[in-house]
Amino acid sequence: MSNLLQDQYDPATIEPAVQQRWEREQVFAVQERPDQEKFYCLSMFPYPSGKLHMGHVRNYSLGDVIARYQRMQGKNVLQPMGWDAFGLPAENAAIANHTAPAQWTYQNIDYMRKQLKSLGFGYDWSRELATCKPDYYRWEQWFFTKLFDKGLVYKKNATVNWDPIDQTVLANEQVIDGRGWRSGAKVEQKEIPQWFIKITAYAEELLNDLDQLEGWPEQVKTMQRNWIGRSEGVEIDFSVVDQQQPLTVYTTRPDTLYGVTYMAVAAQHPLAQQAAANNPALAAFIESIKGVKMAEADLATIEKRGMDTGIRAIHPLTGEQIPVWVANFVLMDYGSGAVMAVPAHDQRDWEFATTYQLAITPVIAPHSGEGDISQGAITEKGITINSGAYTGLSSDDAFNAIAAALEKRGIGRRQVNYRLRDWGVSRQRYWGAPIPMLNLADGTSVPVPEHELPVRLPEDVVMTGAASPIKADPTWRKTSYNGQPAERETDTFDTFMESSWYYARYCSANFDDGMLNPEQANYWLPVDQYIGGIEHAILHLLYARFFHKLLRDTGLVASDEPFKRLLTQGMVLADSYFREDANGAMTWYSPLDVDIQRDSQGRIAQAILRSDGQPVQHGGMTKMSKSKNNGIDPQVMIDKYGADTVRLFMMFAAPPEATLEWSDSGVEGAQRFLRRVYRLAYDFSQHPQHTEQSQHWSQLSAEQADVRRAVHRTIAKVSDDFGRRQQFNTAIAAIMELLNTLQKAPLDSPLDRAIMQEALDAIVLMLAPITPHLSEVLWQQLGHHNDIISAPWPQVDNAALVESSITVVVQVNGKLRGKVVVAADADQATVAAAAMADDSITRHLDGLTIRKQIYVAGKLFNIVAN
RNA sequence: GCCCGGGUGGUGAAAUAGGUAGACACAAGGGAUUUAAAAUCCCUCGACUUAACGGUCGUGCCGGUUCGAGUCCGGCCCCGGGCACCA
Repeated sequence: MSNLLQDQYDPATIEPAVQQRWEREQVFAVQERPDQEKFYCLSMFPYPSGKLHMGHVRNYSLGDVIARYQRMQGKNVLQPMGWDAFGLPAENAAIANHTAPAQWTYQNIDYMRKQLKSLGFGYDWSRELATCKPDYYRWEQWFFTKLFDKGLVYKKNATVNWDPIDQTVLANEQVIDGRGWRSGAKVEQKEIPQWFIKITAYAEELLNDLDQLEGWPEQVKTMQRNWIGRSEGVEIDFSVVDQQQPLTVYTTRPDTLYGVTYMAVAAQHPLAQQAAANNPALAAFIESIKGVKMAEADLATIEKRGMDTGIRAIHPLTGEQIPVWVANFVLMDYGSGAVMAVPAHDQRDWEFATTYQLAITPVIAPHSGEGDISQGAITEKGITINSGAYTGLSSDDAFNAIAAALEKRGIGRRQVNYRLRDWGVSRQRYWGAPIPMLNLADGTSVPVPEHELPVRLPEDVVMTGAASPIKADPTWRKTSYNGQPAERETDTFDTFMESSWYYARYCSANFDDGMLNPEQANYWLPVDQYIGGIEHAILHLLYARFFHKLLRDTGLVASDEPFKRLLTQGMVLADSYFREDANGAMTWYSPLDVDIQRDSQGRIAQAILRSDGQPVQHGGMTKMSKSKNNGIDPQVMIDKYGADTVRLFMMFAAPPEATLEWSDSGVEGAQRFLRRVYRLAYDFSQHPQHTEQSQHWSQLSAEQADVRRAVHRTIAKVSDDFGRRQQFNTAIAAIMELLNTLQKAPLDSPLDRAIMQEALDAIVLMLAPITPHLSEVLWQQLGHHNDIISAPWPQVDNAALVESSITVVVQVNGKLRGKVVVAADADQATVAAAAMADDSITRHLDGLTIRKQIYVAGKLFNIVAN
């Protein structure tokens, strides 16, 4: 490898040569080794959208750094890669390009695999998987039929966005301002039968097991807790005038029961439908609120509208009649499709009541005594008022008393409820795994028998834009079951299904006899480190945790949780530039095509489009996106600077969790640093001379000891940053600082050279996870004959850290007034004496009386005086 | 709207457990080297003030706790992520 080295750092010759050797020797292919500690490092697999974007490069650089660091810790490291290959964009591309989604997907995978290899990521490619391949999704189909057998799968009607022109179901992102993105048609809500998996049966465990996840960010656990949303309340039956069936609602505030002044039901609720049957105005109103998109955000922000159904419910305690309204903010899919309204103590109910002049009856006097019922609801707890026999109780006592009374009469039940809803897995799309169910003539459904799996998705299709090809094909669905004609389910799975178990499949990716090989799965699982975007904090991570528990209860894995430690990385942003024409239309220009001039303050003074020499406007730093044309193609950067520089910049520019701003000059700076490392190591190695052995470390001069202390302090700092803190930007800063020190260090004596050799070895080793290609060749150049990928991480020599004197900061009344240098083991009296001998300290104490002295050992001395 | 984050120089950031605010970089300005350029090296670089030493202010805004607050507490403003069919 050393023969690759020239006078100048040249990544274009180094990187392909090193990568070819890794590939030839299969250095990242791993097997189970029961005698060695394992480490499973996983980055979220990409959707094969065409080419890598910077978010991928960041994600996979982080993963690769952690994997390589752990390998240097002596662990058996598995780092696999694959493709989340089903999804909507393939269908859109297929319609646009008149190709089949499969072909488009496979082409993208081939290109992106090449890109990942050129970035030098150490993946075990023998485990590569693509979720659109039958040998992957067949096991998902198999697993689904097992869940069906266990009673964890059921079918029910659920609402979808329906485009009446394209005659197709739309994803939420395809509905823009209530209209279909392609047709522009007003989107309708439509109820269709769909398959659900009972994630709610695991709600309690999913909530409780969050406490086990010590390696997860608190923020993500909090989001999941809130999402699951455990609450304790009471389910109450309200009888309805002239009806047999009671109207059942759930409330967390039975203490406010006396404040119920109306009920609200969903448009699809049987009571609403019944009332509308002979009330044309109500029927028209119900029709008018059906167009609402089903996203929660829309639901929360729409104008609250409603209409009296004329139906009356009976208050279970007062016996009074209460109007039943139909309201657009109540959804049939959630709970019972009905709510009791307490406008005095719930803000949404208050707003609705105010709009429609419904009664507002306060029944709680808040503890704080604050709140004006004419201005808004009082949601705080307190003491009950206007509550009949329950008046004068605290909210908690009233909760218990009222719940007990309702239970005694058989019209109420205490209940633990979850906000979490069952997982609807049906999608009316083509490019997904077919749901392995058969619909029989009698209207029932049965799973496809095991020996008929997989149900294959035909790949050779033409996309027209309307219906899914397997729905459009009259023959695909035709089959038989026990000699009777049957029809296949033409819906496909939610793509979250595939991404919920891929981490486990990697452990035995080529296993043909089952979903997982439990022996292999249990060696590698759980994943020790998972890395991916914060945008997956709830859905993907919750579904994967759920699936892991399902796998466990099927006997396939032994652990409770799939991911021990989680790192959520931030987005990648870049500058954006645009021009606005007379009509207000915006044209966005790539930052690569724009030249920047800065003023003396360093701010962007002018931005010029290179092609025409005319100015463009700066649109600020925004998320890299197609719409703003500010995506920086990683390939261009790799070709220009090399993978090591791109990886280094990615790790240096920001801490992992924060957003990262792309900066061309920052990349240049990263490359400049690598050139300096190269220069120092290369020059040093070009002049081999006698180098003193390490047994002479005790004979260093003060200056030599300072250099060596800097080396070992850096090793300590970088080790902590890599292992515990996962804060790579500060690790790199520490290495840069050390390099600055080394560039000034003398090389006159053999001992100087020994210090330098040790220092350069350490720098090259510490950089190895980040810049593996450069580190590999420099390692050889520095005289080592083993591979750096498996070399041990450098160790701190505690003896080198010992220091004879320290600097203590001296404050007067909390303000920095001086510094004193004292012996490392000095006590407070010594520090105080040194401080009092300092002119600038005594000057600030002049005329004051010392009241207090605070000493933070070895760091700070504060004199309080007035 | 609800849940979760974030806001520090011209810029990206650092300050890990309440203890020196701005490490390390980028940009900018000045200088060295060079026929010239690139590359490289050296110096300056929060604001105000001072001849200088120094002083005062300064971590989105307002208030609090503390000997001491970027860090803790209360209230607000702005930006980002998620909200169940984008992945």
